[in-house]
Amino acid sequence: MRATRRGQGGVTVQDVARAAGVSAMTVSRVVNGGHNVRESTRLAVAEAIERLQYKPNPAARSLAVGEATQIGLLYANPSAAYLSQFLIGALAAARRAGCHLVLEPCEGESADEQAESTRQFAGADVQGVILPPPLCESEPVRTELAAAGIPSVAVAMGRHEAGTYNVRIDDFEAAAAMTRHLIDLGHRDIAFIRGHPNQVASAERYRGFVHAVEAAGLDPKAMRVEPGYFTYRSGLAATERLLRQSPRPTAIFAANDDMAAAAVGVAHRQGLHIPRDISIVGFDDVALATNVWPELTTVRQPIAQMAETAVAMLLARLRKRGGDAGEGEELVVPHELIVRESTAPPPKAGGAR
Amino acid sequence: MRATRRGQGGVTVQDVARAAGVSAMTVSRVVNGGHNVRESTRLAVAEAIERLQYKPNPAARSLAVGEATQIGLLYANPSAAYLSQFLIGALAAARRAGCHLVLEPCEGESADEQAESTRQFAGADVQGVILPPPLCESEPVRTELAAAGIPSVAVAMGRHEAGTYNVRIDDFEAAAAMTRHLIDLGHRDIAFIRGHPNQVASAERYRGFVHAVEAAGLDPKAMRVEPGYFTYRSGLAATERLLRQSPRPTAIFAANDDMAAAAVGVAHRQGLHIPRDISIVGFDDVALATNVWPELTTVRQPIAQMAETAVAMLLARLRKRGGDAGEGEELVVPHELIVRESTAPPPKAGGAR
DNA sequence: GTTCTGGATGTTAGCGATAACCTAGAGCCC
DNA sequence: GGGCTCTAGGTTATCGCTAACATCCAGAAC
Repeated sequence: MRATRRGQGGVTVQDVARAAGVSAMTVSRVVNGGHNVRESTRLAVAEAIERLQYKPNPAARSLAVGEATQIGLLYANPSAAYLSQFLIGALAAARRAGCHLVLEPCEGESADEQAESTRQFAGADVQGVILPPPLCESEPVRTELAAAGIPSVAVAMGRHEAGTYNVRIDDFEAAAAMTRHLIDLGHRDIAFIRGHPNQVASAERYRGFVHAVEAAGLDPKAMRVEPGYFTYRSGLAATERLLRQSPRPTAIFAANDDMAAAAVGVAHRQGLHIPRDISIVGFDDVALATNVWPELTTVRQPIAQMAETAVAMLLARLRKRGGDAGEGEELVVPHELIVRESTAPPPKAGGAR
Repeated sequence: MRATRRGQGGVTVQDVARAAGVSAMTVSRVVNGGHNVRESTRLAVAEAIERLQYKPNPAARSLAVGEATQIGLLYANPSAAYLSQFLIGALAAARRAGCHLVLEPCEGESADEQAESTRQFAGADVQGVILPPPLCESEPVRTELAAAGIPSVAVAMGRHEAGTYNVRIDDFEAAAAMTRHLIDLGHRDIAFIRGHPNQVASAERYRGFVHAVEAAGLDPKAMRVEPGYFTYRSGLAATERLLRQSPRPTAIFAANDDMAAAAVGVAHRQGLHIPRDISIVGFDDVALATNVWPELTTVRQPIAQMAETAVAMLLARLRKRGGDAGEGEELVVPHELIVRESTAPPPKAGGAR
């Protein structure tokens, strides 16, 4: 641990090599998957690493391999809760790989603005991009990325498309499970508030809802469906329309938590008790879901884990080839139904007349 | 742009040096502040950099300088909106400096859990830590950090303490400004919902409120004050207590947006129109503030910028010395009063009787 | 026995940037 | 004019790690 110009006397491969009686190269091999290393040697090295508390220096590694060092993340106002979870996961994966995350906000809705934000990446030198929703389905973004030859991996793009890389949950199945939960509680009149019409996930969630309704022997046409845009405001409007009607539905299934939170607000304002008078459920399990009273029954997406997986997938893809599209790849991660306090059996028949 | 083993044919200092007819060292000097470089040379190099679109390789830089490569961020559930903003800023600064951000959640409230989370950092090799609220005021965290000899910079720690490093806004002045806004609108009966009693910022905001009230010639004792904990739930309870009373206040100043949002919910439920019947204001300007109807008048903290500044301050501190405490440093960044739709003049006298 | 094969290791040479040191002049003093 | 200081700039030697190639040796193949 000689005093070089650098302050911290970190443990290096050399130190480990000496301690284990092998060469630095062998240590390096053990650290990275380690092919062509005899078992006994591997153990000796592993022991030395453990004893010396060796941690590879990521800067040196990425310098040596000359690999991707910056990967982009183009975000456009998913809810803050979603973004922070997403960042936590993405960061963990990026750090492990020794590469930096370059964030780029993409405020505008217009194609021009989206293309412009995307172009930023071509200038900064990011070697790949991950796209959380809703940008993963934006045509301008994808076109621009393709034009610049920057590979990307989408997260939560509703449905698989050939040649694309995607990490998602099974929106269809999750929505169906939620619907079954309501039906099992006894609800027969369930209203559905849809998500943004441009996002495939919206359609998938609706499909799942319809499927579960039919599977229970009910008529999907009898269920009221309101349009929505995944925003609090749109949830407000949709719920107002729903609760104006009589008889009112005994349950509302909003395609995301923001709209569900809005539904809770409107119901409260109309003097309804949740879940006694009406059940309300959401989708996503963002923090908002527990910041509302009562806490929402919802579907949890493992957002951080999905982001982590997406980064890993992107890096693997970059490692493999120079950037040609490859064949695409899709990974479906498990979701979870979270039952909280916003659901209960419907009021006794006739209660809402 | 020879084909080395690395795929990307990046521009290096050497390329720039050749193009400008100088040595690599000179280019490096120009890039980093550049002392001892003649003006004409500097310009030539700058021109070459621009022309070749040179971007220094952060990995190589941090390897060469042997500086901090990992800085920690210990977070404990500030609102998701706060965290995501914070991360955006911190990430930008970290990337510029070529160092990685290591996130560590600190869930527990107990001293043990907090100390344990902090200890994680000693193991991973982070060279410094930044502490967003509320952890910046946690005694166990600070003790543990000191024991491990890891320098830290706090963000939004309410008040300066000798020997500590801190980036914050002027909570006192901001709260006073908000209070003046309400008084200027004509409010004379303003209720205040306090923040978490353990955080200095809560006290500062309250002090600011009292100060402005007195400055306007009103009696602070006449203003109702409710305890709160910065949570949505505590805001709910506080507002219910306030609105049960008669006459009810014409305005409610909640010490953060989460509680203000709760206040809006309760007021709505009681059939009050905001801002016609009652004005409600918050503090922080997190996304929640615009996810509620009407959008909240609040105080904006430049969260991302504060995080960025904190990281820069930490790095400067690490660069300077090995880690001894130094003398502490404090930076107060400007806040901004954001007037939206949740404030208006009070109802005509007697309206609330 | 000789050649070949292939797995396990060591050696060398960078990756891109900068710290530390060195050099050549310019300006200045006595 | 010799010695000195100061400045602008170049040289060299790493930082820690890993590709690429070289080496060595056991066993297989002939």
